Amino acid sequence: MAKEITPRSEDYSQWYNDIVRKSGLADHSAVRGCMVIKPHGFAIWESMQRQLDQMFKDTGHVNAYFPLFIPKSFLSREAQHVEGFAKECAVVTHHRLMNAPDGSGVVVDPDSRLEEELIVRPTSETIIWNTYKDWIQSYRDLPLLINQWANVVRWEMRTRLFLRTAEFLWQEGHTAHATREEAIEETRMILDLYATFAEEWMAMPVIKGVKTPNERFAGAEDTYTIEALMQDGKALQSGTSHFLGQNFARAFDVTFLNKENQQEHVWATSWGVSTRLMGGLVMTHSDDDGLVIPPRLAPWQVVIVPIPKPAPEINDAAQKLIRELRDRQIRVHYDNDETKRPGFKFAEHELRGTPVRIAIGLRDLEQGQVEIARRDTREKTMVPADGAAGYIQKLLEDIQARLLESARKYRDDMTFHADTWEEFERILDDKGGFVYAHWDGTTETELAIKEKTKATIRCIPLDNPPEQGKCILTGRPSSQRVLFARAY
RNA sequence: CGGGGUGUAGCGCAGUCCGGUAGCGCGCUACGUUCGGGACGUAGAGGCCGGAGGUUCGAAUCCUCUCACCCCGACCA
Repeated sequence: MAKEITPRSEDYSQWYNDIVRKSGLADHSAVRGCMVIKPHGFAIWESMQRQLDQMFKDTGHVNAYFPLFIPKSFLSREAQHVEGFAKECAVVTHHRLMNAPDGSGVVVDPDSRLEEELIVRPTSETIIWNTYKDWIQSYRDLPLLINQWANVVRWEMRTRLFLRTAEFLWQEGHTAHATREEAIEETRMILDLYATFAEEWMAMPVIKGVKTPNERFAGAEDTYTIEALMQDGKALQSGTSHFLGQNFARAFDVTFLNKENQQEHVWATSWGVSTRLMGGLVMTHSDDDGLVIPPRLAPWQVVIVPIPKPAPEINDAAQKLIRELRDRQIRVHYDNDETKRPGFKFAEHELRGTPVRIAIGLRDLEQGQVEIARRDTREKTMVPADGAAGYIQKLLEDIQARLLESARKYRDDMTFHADTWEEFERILDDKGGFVYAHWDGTTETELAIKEKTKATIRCIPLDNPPEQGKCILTGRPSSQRVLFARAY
């Protein structure tokens, strides 16, 4: 069975680390809190990027690139914003090294101190809005719909591969609009886009909702979120979309002339998903034998293993099948490495999460069939070689659908309603998961609940039915349930 | 940033208490036999013991300082 992977039942955190490292997604680097994304992990991220980028472009956005460095003064222009990020910024203070006088290596040249220190971007609102000021004059310049793919740095105290690293990759969309309504519409549209991506591509079901003021992005009027539930019953904030109101427009003096020839501040949004999604992908589908990747994101959707090793007849059959699969836009790899045995390859591809494995042996060829094994359920089927490509195409779609279905079933089974404090605590302690409960709407109560249970309000779900009730903690009246969970 | 733990060959570890110049398993290389679920045999290669100081005739081992990682908290995408 799987070598060296700690079972989830024994130690979930260790299982996660084992999966990420042993399936070749990423490694720790020599730099504190920073990871090396390895080719297999980066290939999955590229699949995500490719699809998201297409979805952004299909909704009218274009890509651009803004600087890594932000003048320190920019960050302090928006009070809430600087407060939110000040504690975790990397700061560039000098621009030159020199040989140490005692020959011990290089040291920072004290004469090279910067006049204005630079912040390594934790997010780009400030530099972008400083730029937008010059780009926007008229309502005819709006809306401005720009995305950038970039790295950002947040100096985290405690890091975990993909879930929280000091440097991470993401996309950040920054849009400017003429009206409040249009900006809110953009914010909600992107949230839907993220949810669609999460469900249809990652096979990761999410709850769409709005954050409480306490959990809101620093500088936003409203933060929308998609929340997913991991296999250990903890929630993962997987993407956020912010309605920024006119906060940044005011801070950076971004105005436009409307049709009535009046100056107005523009309305803003920003939104992002990051390499954290990789962590969500792992913790939604993978098992004790290794990674499980939904077919739509898998670098290789199909691997063909010759049994027992490559031979002319097998190679011919494999090449024919490969052509048929590629004609159907299926990503297929022929593992014709003669130095490894079939059993080893089986285990290796299972560890790395390839959705479908085809085994072609001499005995199979005589009978005109191939063995097809699916990673998600571990089922094996003998299929006639002639119709194999069509079978596999359907199988990939089936795997994609089944992964979403089983993740949704798990999520639903782990979603509870609590009406009393005792019940609330018991669910969190015994099972974890999502808990719908009434809340009196105050930050004070929210913090008190967090203090007592470690659970936070993940969101106020968008499709929430109104329901009169009493706050789980204070007993004060409440008009709807909110979604609680312990979270990553 | 607090508390706990770990750094010795690519990976996982023993050796550290009691100082004497490093070992085991896996992996790696070559050859042979194998090959339908992580093969076996034989012969090899590979380590200034995380780093820097110090004590000592002599340090993986003792002392001081550092760095990194893991786990648990506080903070956060």
